[in-house]
Amino acid sequence: MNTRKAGRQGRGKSDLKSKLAAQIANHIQERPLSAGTHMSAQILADQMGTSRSPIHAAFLILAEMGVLRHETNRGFFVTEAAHEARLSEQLPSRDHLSDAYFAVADQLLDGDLPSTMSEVAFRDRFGLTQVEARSLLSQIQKEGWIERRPGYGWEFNEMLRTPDALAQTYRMRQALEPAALLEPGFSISAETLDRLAATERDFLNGEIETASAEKLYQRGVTFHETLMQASGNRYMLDALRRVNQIRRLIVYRSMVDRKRYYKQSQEHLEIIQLVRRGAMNEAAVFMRHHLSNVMLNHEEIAPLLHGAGNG
Amino acid sequence: MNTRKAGRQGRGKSDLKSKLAAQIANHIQERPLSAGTHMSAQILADQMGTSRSPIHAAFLILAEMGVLRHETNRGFFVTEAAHEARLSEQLPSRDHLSDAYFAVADQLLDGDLPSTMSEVAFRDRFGLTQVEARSLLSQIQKEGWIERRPGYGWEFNEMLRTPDALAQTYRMRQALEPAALLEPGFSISAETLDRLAATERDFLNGEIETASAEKLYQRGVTFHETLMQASGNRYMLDALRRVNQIRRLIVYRSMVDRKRYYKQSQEHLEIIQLVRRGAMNEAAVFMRHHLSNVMLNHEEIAPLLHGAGNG
DNA sequence: AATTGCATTTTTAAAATTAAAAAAGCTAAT
DNA sequence: ATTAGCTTTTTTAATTTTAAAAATGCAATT
Repeated sequence: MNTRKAGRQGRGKSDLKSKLAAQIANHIQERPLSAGTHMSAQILADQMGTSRSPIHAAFLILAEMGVLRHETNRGFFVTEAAHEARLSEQLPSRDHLSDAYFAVADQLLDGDLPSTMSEVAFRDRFGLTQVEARSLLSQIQKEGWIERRPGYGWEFNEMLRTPDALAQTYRMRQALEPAALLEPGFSISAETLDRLAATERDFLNGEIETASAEKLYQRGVTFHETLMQASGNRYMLDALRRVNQIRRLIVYRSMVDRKRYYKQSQEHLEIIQLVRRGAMNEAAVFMRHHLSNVMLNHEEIAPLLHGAGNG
Repeated sequence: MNTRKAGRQGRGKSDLKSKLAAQIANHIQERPLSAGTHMSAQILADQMGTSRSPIHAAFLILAEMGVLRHETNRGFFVTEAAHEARLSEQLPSRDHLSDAYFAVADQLLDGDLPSTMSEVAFRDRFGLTQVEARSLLSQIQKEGWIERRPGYGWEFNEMLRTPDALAQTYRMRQALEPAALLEPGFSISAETLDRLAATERDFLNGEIETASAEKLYQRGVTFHETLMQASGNRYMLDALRRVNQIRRLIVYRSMVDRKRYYKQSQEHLEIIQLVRRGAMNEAAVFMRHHLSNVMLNHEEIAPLLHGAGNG
């Protein structure tokens, strides 16, 4: 008797095949691969670090969408339509669980959630099964903004509740990111620097006005995390990633003025120049300055400051 | 037919009552509460943030151990024996799961583990049930030193595999901890500073030679995390806690020379003095210096350096 | 009036079961 | 010789069931 959950199609699982389908579609458009190109399941599987099964399933999805064409006993081939279609729109973007995830963050930031809740309260409020609730709570716990109470129930900590949460994240980054540039193991390839610079130039040449909010945010994160990764210090990278993950929840709610991104991109380019020259001390100083600028350009933060900066 | 798992006593669960029993016993000895003192279940429950049920269960454990005496319809009372007994030894210290947790870290640091493993491989190697393996892997993932692979299986990242992991943690702390002292919201009570200072003096007056390795490590962590907490910056605190959690796995393996702790304690006292005077800039500079000293006193780290420090 | 002791209800965790997804293997076609 | 297509096996996730632990409620006792 499956009357209860008939709406939820199939089982959820991690849904690797959809992710792979998106990646492959992206791969075809980025290269780009010309129509008629043969797609080898084995090669893709090796590249992605999986087996042929999920790749094959992804091929079927893409064939359904018209991106690939299937020929019996010969495999899958790129179609002419592959480059026209707005693929990203057809592929599932956000699932049930991540909707709930953002809903939790939103309600918490709006002050609509009690500071402690039981698991059943969660399930009821966000329409989740027991397993889904546990998985969501566990993710949030991993990110650090909820904690288990002794006995039953969960409690949101100050991380997202404090009014100057965003300023705190910037001050933490001001401590970490310049230090990362001075790490003894710091090393970055010219190609990586070129790639970063190219992205910034694309933004300056118009994308700032046209790109999605998601993409604008992601570009900043990528720039800073790439430099952090180059430091070779895994702990610093981990800390930055965590803080960016949470910062996203706060920033999304108020991303409006696109003008400030011009200055950001220019400063990013300047940092890239300094790093390329190997002027790491100057790069570190400038990075600190840059983060300070970015912070002060948040209209949420500026009013909180009373003249006394610490840089 | 429960023939299979007869060995595992009862269900595991989080075992709140044992933790509470340990806390209550500790509470009695720390205060100390004199023999005959009545223990109110309700008051303790409120203090601990739980209900009377687990407190009552903890009382029963302590009565069994002779720490408390039960009188019908009157409740539980502290016994004379409460202060003699070496309670901590009688209470369960490490459970099945945390044994496995340390075993994983140990084998990984020894290079005895493959970099990728399936969940069943875990279960087999460490003698875990499916649920236990998932919970353990999830904890390790939370700490950041293992990651899920696409498809099946898990992969250890560089965090614990890199030879200079320990040095990386110190350099991260050198960036964060001085900055924490300069946070605008930094605030710490005189009592807290007194408590920290008292602990350091106890150590200088003999405990360095007598205390357990666990306690020695814990003292350092408490000192640094207390100051970090005083900064009011939740993100910095979170990052420090994470790094300390992992540092523990590395440090435990090589804690031998107790002499270096004398210098550490003296430096801790000096930092406390500076903070008490409100000389935060000096405190920050000295903190950086202190961390550098501590790092260089690790015999694992010194040989890795080739003269070029960055501070 | 407050607190214990006990019964009841609620909440969560574990175990067992079931099913889906991914990996691996094998045969036939190119 | 390599790759596709299919089958089998392995691995993991979801579901269901069961039971333990914690919270709550209330009468009895101090």
